[in-house]
Amino acid sequence: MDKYEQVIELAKRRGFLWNSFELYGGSRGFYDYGPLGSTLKRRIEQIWREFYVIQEGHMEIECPTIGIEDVFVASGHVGGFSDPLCECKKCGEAFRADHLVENVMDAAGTLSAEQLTQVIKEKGITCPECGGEFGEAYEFNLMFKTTIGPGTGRQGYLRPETAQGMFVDFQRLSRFYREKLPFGAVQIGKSYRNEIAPRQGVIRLREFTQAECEIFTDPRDKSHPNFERFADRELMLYSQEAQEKGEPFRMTVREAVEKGIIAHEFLGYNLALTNEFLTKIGIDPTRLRFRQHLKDEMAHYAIDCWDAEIEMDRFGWVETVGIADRTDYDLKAHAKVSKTELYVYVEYDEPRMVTSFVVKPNMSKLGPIFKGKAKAVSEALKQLSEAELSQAEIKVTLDGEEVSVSSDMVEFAEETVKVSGEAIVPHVIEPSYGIDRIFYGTMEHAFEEEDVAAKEANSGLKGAGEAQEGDSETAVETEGKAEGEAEEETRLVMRFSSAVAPVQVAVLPLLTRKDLADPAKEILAKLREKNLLVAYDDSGTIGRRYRRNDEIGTPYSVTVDYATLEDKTVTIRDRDSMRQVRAPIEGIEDVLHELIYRGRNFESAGKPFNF
RNA sequence: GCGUUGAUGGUCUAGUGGCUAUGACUUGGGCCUUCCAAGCCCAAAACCCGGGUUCGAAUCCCGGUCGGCGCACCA
Repeated sequence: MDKYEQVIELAKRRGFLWNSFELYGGSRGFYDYGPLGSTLKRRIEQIWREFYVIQEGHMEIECPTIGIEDVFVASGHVGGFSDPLCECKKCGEAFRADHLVENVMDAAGTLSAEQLTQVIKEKGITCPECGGEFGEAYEFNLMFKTTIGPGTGRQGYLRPETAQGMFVDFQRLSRFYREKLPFGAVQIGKSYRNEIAPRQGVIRLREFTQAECEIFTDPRDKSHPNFERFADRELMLYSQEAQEKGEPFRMTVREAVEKGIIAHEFLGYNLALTNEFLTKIGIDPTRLRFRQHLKDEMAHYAIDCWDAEIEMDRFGWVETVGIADRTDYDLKAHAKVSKTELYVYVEYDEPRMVTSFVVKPNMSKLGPIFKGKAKAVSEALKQLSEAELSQAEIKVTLDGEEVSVSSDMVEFAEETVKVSGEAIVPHVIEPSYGIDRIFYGTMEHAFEEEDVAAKEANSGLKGAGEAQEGDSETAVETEGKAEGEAEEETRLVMRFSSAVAPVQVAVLPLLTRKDLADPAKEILAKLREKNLLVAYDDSGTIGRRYRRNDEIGTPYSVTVDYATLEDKTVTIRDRDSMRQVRAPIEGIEDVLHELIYRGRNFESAGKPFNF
């Protein structure tokens, strides 16, 4: 049983993740988040908001998950988010049709499915596996289609990324931010890709959650106003060059930008911010690195792109965040399709005097004479030089036909005008997070199977230490077999940081008796008033309940015992050390709040109880 | 999408054609004056779906669904 299996097993059992539609047999590529999973995910998203919305000031927007066709025509998803596939009739193997014909012709990537089918037939291309004949090539588009409105309606698609919403709303956003670069907007929401073969649990879903941030920057200045904040932070970088050698290296953001490894400060800052976020939610820094896209893997419009990769036991290094400089590609694409200019007017520090030669055709005179051609004539006039325009009879050529225009029909002059700024199409810096993968990474990195006996010895815990001497032979056998019958002195612990833990405090009466339950319920109410995520648990022995809470990663447990009735104190147990302190009920909610949110030292929370 | 392999309570599992389907853990109710899985009593809970063969199918056959693995795919 590898770690993935263990984590998924626990996740299913404890209400983190379930296969969707299980009642009906399920469907690949869809997962439900159970009560704890849903809470954990929300808390991760909430911290993301704290980073990007509150700290960075990129406001959140919410766009429909269904988009109309134009949006995805502009973004390139209708045309490009698909691959021509072709299957062998004999062995059933599927191949990329364009790859099949690559050797016999150029520009195979530009052919349609019909053309590819044609070429494959003509050239007699057969299956490289079994030599069988190929069927027809077809386009497989990864977007989910839907119909908007009744009847034949209007073609719509479920969005394959949230990013397009921010691009489409660019003008509104620009106005909202009072037209000052840089500005950004974020969106957290579902996106959809009709993956051919989703696998690997929550790593590749057909419906998934993205948290994307689009920062519109001045293309001429990609320095970051707050660069110093992270300049001396060391990141594990796996640059293009490093990948050739297979050796990632640690380097400060400042040095990487100075050496040109990271394209510019803005990207460098965002890499560091991502690093900060991922470690904050509990990703192990030693299993986190930033890998630069290789030249051939980078989207054609990107200048530089880095993936934050998290190392997972079964899957190796998994891309969880993409941080790219998408340049002006998206805005230009939408400008073209929508026939609307998308830019920000940037004022110069000082207005500039610009001298230019200006031609002003007099349309009220040209019009009556040239009628339908007047527009073309005026355009042609604008192309002429001063010398040509100075003639009494000005000659212009329209479609090879020479036309003369009398000099009173056009004015021209060298003009000097004050220009106070220019229209700039911003470049987009995009950190794009795959929340589901990060969720799983958080689970796996928090997961630990721990030897309790050793733990008790190390922590100096008093009590049940002597329970059983696990004989060492058992341990050796367990290695090979992993069949549950070996006596295991282990506990499963999810070491969630208290920032993300779906349950922050468990309140446990030592025994199920009214005199213990009553004070426990009072404490429960006090903690809830403090907005803590609390669970009450009175079923089974106390040890079992501690284990249960270890498994779901509850950082602290409060236990009400008979001493509570005498001196109004309870014990607080720390999940990781398993140590307990005894503290008064009075003010317990503040103590726990400080432990959870203020990083208060556990042992300062009360008197040592079991160590 | 192809090949391969598997699917029994919440979890792990026994069962290879024959009564009410095995066991453990877990879970729920109760007992217990005391703190780190396995204390006591009681209870709940399963043969992936659809066809076929058969007097009879969890078991054999076919198809599907879901999971693992390999290939392909993942702009």
